[in-house]
Amino acid sequence: MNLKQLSELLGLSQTTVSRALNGYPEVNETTRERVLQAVKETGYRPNKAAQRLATGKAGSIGLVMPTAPGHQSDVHFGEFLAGLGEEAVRHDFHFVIMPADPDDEVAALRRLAISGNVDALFVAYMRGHDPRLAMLKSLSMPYVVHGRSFGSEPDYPYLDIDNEGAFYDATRLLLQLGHTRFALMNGPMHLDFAIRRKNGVISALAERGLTLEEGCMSHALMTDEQGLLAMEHFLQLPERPTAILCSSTVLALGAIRAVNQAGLRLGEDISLIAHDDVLPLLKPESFSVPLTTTRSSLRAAGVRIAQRLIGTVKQAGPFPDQELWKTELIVRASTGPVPQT
Amino acid sequence: MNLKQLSELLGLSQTTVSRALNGYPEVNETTRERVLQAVKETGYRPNKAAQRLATGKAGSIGLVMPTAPGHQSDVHFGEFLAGLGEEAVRHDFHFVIMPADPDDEVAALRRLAISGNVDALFVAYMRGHDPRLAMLKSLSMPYVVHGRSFGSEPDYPYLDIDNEGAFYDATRLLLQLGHTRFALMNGPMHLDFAIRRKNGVISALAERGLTLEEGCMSHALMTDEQGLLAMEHFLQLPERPTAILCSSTVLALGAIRAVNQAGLRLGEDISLIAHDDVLPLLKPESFSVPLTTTRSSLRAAGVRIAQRLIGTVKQAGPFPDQELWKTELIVRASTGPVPQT
DNA sequence: TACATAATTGAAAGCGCTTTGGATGCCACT
DNA sequence: AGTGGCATCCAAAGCGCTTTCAATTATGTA
Repeated sequence: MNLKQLSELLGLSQTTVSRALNGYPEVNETTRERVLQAVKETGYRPNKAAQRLATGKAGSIGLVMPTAPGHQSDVHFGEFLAGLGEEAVRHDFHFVIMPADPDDEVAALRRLAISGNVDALFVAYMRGHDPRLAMLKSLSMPYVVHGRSFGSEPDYPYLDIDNEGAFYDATRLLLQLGHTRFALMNGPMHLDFAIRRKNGVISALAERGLTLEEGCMSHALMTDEQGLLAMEHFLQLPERPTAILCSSTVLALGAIRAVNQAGLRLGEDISLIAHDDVLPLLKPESFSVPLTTTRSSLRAAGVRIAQRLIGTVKQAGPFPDQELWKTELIVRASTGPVPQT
Repeated sequence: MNLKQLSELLGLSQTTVSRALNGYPEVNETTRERVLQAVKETGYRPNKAAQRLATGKAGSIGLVMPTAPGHQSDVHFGEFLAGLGEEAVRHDFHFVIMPADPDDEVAALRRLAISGNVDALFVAYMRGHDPRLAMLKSLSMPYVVHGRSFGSEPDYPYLDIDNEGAFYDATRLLLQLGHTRFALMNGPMHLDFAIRRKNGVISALAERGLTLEEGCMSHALMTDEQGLLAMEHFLQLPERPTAILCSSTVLALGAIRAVNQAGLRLGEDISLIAHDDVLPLLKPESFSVPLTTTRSSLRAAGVRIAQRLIGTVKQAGPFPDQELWKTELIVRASTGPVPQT
């Protein structure tokens, strides 16, 4: 069933039916109701591809999903997507997801943009000096970046959390508790948030004249396995750190297993603060020793970005171009005063 | 840059350029190369919406993502998506994801199908007597179901794992170890896999004249929190079960925390077998007590379903309509002989 | 040389929708 | 009666592509 058939069935022109459906004023109310009634009976739905071709809009936001054989799927991605979806469903928007090899993200993003399949773009997994920014700017299509790109002029629309502030505050807390030997379990080095978190730690330490040794820093995929490995490494250092900063509760999961296996007590022998993306899977308060965390909901960020993106496409009011969310520092049991030795 | 402009630039007709791009034989090789060269220089990409309108195909597979405020995102969904993506990227396919309230899945699926935006559908989260099946059959669009629908005639294309067999085998193993008091931590009751797994357990127990009490069964979202709660409940039962079957390693995570908190030893005081979807986040071998599991890779299932879907759209050879994958039973340390009391 | 055949190319229709630029009829008002 | 304004409606163009059908040129054959 298409517009033509529907209009013939009603004895009207396609024009009128189209107008009736899209809420234009110049159509008689009785006619409009007849049309609506017929739609209900026939189950007619406009063809989105045709609509898009005619209008240039189709109610969709595009994103690139990094994937490859051997490429680990990322819980954070799924959680963020849930947030985007939660908002999108309210506006009858959908997503076009282009899977792409992580090495091919720039090209994939361009393909997606000029495919004419999407109205707006969402970009994540930002890196330092991210090459996608220049491309996006040249595109004349709305987009919002999740995160920022360290080293690039911040003149693009983004939503980010204050990663540096979060880890600065967390480090300060541990310093106040008397800790002096720190370690940082971070995400992959090239990612923007990892850079900023590291800076946060370093600058808090610097205020006390402390530094973060190279051996006390790990950059790795944020899986529990990597958490285990990194922590095992830290624990066998001659000057074993007593304070651990951790970029994800997923890493913390493995880290804590290593702590337990070493017969150490979390919150006493060793203190740990993790960043909590509020993954439903891993609640810091339900760890066996509840985790002290810096918290910011990834899902909430997804909702907000979807709002901005959809709002821009629908031309509904202006939106702030740049948002920086503060994180909360929530103290639980995994942090305690430095152990006396 | 569109076809018209490109063809004018080349001094050719749109027809010829289109043919050159789509690999038709009736175009001079020199011309083809000129066209390809121009494409490279101009960065021209065909508009997908127009292509879809003209051909009816656009290289996309559609799926519905259940989401709502308060609806927990599901790690399993993300992992599966990674599998789909891994295959899709090889064929330059993309996804159209329609977010929908979980109560609105049938309607959302229909909207997606007749939107003209997708070539094929993927359907998951199957329930017993799933109402989507009838709709799909009436649709004349290729689709593959992940899982099955208990109680419906299995005459639709699906890929499923042998849930019943997996839990039957797991239960048998525990029976052989001498266990007689069982409990099952399952996924939501209405979901097909939960029904079948329960049946597997029950039929293995029945062979020994045993039954599964109502109180020894939990149906809940597969989060670690629910795992904790369910296990706490089991542990305070007057006749405490010694053998636990668990529908997911995520549930197991919480369950094991409860076991530890109760001061019990996994694999000695209490045996546990979990189903392992091979989530990169949770490796059963790296639990503090490595987990005995029934294993089947969710991601591999995603890859395979994408193969079938894309293959069907591209009319590349026939594919089996129904596939039932066996699971592996992998014995690790979380199972042991029934404790002597 | 003449003609059939193959190799290339192009004009134009069509996919299903939106939207511009009229039509048409009706009423009020001078 | 004549004019303008308003409320409705429609024909047709256009979005960017594919594909049918036809035209043109090159090649081979008798």
